[in-house]
Amino acid sequence: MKRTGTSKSSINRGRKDSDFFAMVYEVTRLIPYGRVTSYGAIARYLGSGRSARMVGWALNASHSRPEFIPAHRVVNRNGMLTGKHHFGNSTTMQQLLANEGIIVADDCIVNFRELFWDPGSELN
DNA sequence: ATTCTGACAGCAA
DNA sequence: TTTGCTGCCAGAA
Repeated sequence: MKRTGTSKSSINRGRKDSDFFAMVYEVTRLIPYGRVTSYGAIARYLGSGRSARMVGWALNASHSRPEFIPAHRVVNRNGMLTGKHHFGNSTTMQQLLANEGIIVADDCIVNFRELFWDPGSELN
């Protein structure tokens, strides 16, 4: 079998290695309604636990994606809506979360720990 | 090819 | 405790 270059992790889903972004999009889409996760969790699930910045960068490109990416369900490890500014209006992200029953106070998700969804544990 | 940036996270002071 | 720097990896200029 021809492994296109470096297969970093088992989860390549037959995609090209350069589809780091695609993997991020997939995981992000897998986030259940009303749940949230962190950049680091996704990064770690992808195999590079310390490439959390890449996750955010990928989500930045998610705007160019034809499909809907629930990027509002991805926050930093503090549960803080650090990327809300990228949703057009600074209130869009909070509204989207509130629409799913997620309470956001002072740009922080309330009960973040309860709503946290770990792809590595939940998905497996 | 080289340099800078980026929606983070971890560790040091 | 808070503040700041570094590490990480990939894409854009």
